[in-house]
Amino acid sequence: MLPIGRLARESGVKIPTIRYYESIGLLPEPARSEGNRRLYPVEAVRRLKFIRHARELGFEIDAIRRLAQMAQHPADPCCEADLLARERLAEIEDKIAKLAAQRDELLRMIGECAHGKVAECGVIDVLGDHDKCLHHRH
Amino acid sequence: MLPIGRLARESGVKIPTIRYYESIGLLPEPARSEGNRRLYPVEAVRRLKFIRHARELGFEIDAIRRLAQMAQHPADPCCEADLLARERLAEIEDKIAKLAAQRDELLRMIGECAHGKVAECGVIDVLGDHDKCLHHRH
DNA sequence: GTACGATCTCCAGTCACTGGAGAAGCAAGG
DNA sequence: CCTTGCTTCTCCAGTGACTGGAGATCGTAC
Repeated sequence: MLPIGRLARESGVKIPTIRYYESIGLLPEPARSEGNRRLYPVEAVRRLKFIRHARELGFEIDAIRRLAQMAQHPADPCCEADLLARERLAEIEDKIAKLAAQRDELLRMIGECAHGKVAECGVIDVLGDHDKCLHHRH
Repeated sequence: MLPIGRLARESGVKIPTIRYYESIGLLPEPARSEGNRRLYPVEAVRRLKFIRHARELGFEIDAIRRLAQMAQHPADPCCEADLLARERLAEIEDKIAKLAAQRDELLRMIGECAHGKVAECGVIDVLGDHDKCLHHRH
């Protein structure tokens, strides 16, 4: 049984975050020592690493809840895991596209700046007039 | 002088958001009618559009505060606007890179899924074992 | 006069943490 | 036995940028 500090070190998840996960029901409540300290079984490391990894891939807590649930039932069909991953993928593609549009616009703005006074600054100028944008839907 | 609803329509910024901007000092407090309604001068439309545009490009409120400040002083040098835009650009590049790494990883995970049981699912499998990742720093 | 829409203020909720305050447990050294 | 210092405890407030609801009031048209 590990105390919370060791679990944090081994899983790479901070102590307050572990407690937070417990409070929202993503981690089960662990056993307690006589002095009321949390004591985790060794599997908790694996579970927390799983959660951390999913967070690093940008999955929301609710999605992770379901993924973690599935991971505990290896005989079930995995179509939902597939679906969640595809949804996340679509979200990512969308974000990348939006960011790329922002990047292009910023590059153009910076390029149009005379680097002198505000009056001739492309950055301020374009911000003040959306019609000067290439991508009207960013 | 425009009431808040008209300002919202013409600027494309929602009413609660306008009031929020006022509360944080991004918009000056407008005049009031006898019945305590906000009454904006016509320039407020331009200012709000400027803010909206900057938000759409992902600038934080604090950066917008400075950009809007600069826009009102056309004779000042614009190096700070330049700098803010370059910082935002760097942020975007960084985010895109991270998202691209996540996308690649997800694609690989989905590709490795046998689409049957959880036990053979690439998605669940890779989540449970970070060592199976190509990019160890996502 | 009354119905309806626009607006008012205030407050709570979103998401996923993060950090501080103040108290208590615990192991080692003197 | 006592102190020192580390770890952990609970509770609560803050982050960013809004968003939305409750309940009251204003303004106008019929």
